[in-house]
Amino acid sequence: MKTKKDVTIYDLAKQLNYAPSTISRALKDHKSISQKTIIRVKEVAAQMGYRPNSLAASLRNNKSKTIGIMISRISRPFISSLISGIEESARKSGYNVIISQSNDLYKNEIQNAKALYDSRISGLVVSLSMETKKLNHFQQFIDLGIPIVFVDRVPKGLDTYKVLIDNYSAAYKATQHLIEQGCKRIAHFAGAQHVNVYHERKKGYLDALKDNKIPVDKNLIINFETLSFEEGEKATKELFNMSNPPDGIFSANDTAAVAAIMTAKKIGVRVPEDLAIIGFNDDPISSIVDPGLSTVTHPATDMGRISADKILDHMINGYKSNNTDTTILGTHIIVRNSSKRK
Amino acid sequence: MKTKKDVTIYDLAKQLNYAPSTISRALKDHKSISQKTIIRVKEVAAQMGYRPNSLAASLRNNKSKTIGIMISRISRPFISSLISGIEESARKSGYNVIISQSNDLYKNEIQNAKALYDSRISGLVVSLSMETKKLNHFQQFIDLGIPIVFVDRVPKGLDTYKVLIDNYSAAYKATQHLIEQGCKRIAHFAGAQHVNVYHERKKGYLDALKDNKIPVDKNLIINFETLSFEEGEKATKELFNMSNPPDGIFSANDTAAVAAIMTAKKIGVRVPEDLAIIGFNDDPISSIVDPGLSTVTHPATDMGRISADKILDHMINGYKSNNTDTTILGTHIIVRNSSKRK
DNA sequence: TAAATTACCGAAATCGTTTTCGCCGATAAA
DNA sequence: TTTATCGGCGAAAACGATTTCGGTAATTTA
Repeated sequence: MKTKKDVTIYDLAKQLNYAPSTISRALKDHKSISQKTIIRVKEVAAQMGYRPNSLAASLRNNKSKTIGIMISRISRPFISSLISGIEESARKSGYNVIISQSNDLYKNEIQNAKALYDSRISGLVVSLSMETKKLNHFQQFIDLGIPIVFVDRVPKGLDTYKVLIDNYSAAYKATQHLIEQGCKRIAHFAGAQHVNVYHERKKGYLDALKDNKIPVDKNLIINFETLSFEEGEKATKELFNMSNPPDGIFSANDTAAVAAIMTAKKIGVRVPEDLAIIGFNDDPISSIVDPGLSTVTHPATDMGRISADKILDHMINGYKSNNTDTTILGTHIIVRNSSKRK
Repeated sequence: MKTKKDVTIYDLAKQLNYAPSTISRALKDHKSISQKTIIRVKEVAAQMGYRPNSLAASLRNNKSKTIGIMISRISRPFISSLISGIEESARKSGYNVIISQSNDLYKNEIQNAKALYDSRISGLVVSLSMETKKLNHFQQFIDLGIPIVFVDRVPKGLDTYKVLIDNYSAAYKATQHLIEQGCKRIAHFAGAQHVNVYHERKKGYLDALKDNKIPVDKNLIINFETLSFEEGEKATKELFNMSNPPDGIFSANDTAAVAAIMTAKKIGVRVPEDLAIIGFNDDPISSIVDPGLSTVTHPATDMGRISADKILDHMINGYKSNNTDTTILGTHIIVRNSSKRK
């Protein structure tokens, strides 16, 4: 098989009787090169089919114009929208995006951090794995001044960029909504509490109850491992085996909430009349399930765009005086039929 | 801010009184280096915190141990699962994965091809944009001997690897299924016919009708632009404004099929009694909608894994005698309540 | 007219690995 | 003993772009 040779700036230099340095400058519109030469160089470059070798440039500059992404699983709606936003914003600025999924395993996350480090990414966007508690594997980036943006699942105590939503007040509003619909006994599908988002959501739930003088019943707070569909089914059945079942559920994600809707229907509990349900994320399934699932928006694509922009800005301006730059995005409740009683 | 300096093989060489070449070889277990030195080098490397600079290696080898991915939109269930499979397989072999989405626009696809080319990817996995008809932008990879794997939406006439399903017979089976359920007038939600998968699915539909001696009614074949939810709603309404509406729908994707289910319910058409529906892809929504949507499996993650493996194998073995290597994966029908009449 | 800019461009080092030769001494074969 | 062979390693040239110093000629200023 015939593999053509790439044409380099040296080939252009020879062809045009210029030094490679001149070619390099001309191609990037360096001001000390005359317009005439710039145009000639670009003409010949196009005509000879010159393509820049970004590896060479990256090596020289020791940064590769790529943004690394570390997430749990690509095939979750929130995550894929997040990536979509990052990619869109990055590519506009000529950056590539390289992704790695941890499958929510700590040891994968460490491996991926190594691999991304070795590729000399110029910035990193991270949504932590469910297992992650230690953060040593991020120190290598910090030491080299590589900007990190934590998104959604963020750690505390690391001076980096952070992009997230106000989980506490979103959860508060969601719970408040159920209360306004007349719910007196509201259950909560809670995620792993060492993960910030689930911790905050539970706090919001608890405070909404307190502020409305509704007693907290520990039996109504179900601790989930992964908030999967199966866990949602199981939890719903168990709740309705109780002598005093709930009349509302606030689930920390949509998957479990949808499971609750479907399970409730199956066991003859009417939604929303007997049981009002609200979820979190606004996944596609929430508008498909019948009745439609009320939920909290999660601006995934925007969060991705903003995360990429943080890194892009950082590349231009360097560290701001204040390294700890946290962006909190707004959310709102979408009321569908799963909670609409009035 | 303090940016530590990277430690290179030169630093190791100095420390150990070896030549850089020896270090390089020792680190990759080159056979002409003694076991003793290999061990010593690795020890010191670990202890000094040496991290390989893959950019330098890539430049030297003119290939970057990364697989490029070109797809329409990440946030489609099929696509995100596909990427997931690619990433999983690639990372196992120490390859990175860099993604670019075209948003189904031809001009983006061309831009992305350029960007990926410039990054010296070692292989490319492509699912074509909906708009793409010309394929010139792939020639640059072929000229350099960079393997391309087309997945799902594949072109004809290019000698590359291809991974897809048998859309024709899957569609045939889906249509046959509706017929077996007693449908006499089966509509088809057809995708853009220049896209192979939609073309094949339509052919399968047509042939199934013919083989069962069911007359083809052109009014029952709806040509969609993008097979979106909105298009699905509109098409369903129109079908039931006809004097002689269908009693079955085979949709070329799940999104439009789910729209059909929900619209049918809204306008008082019973599913599956009055209207049996089957989709394509087995998206998450298909098991959530009520009644559950019968559909055809689409082994997205497997297709991703296989695509990555094609490239990985290619890197080891080079071109096979036969460049045109097409892998066809099996699919099967999932029967849910949207089509179950018996 | 002399001095000082300014406009354009070139030489060469550099980024960190990989790899092609080849060298030297030691062992094995003749 | 002589000739091959081989194990273990080093020197140095790549890979392709960027960038720091300059340098020369043309232009402007004094």
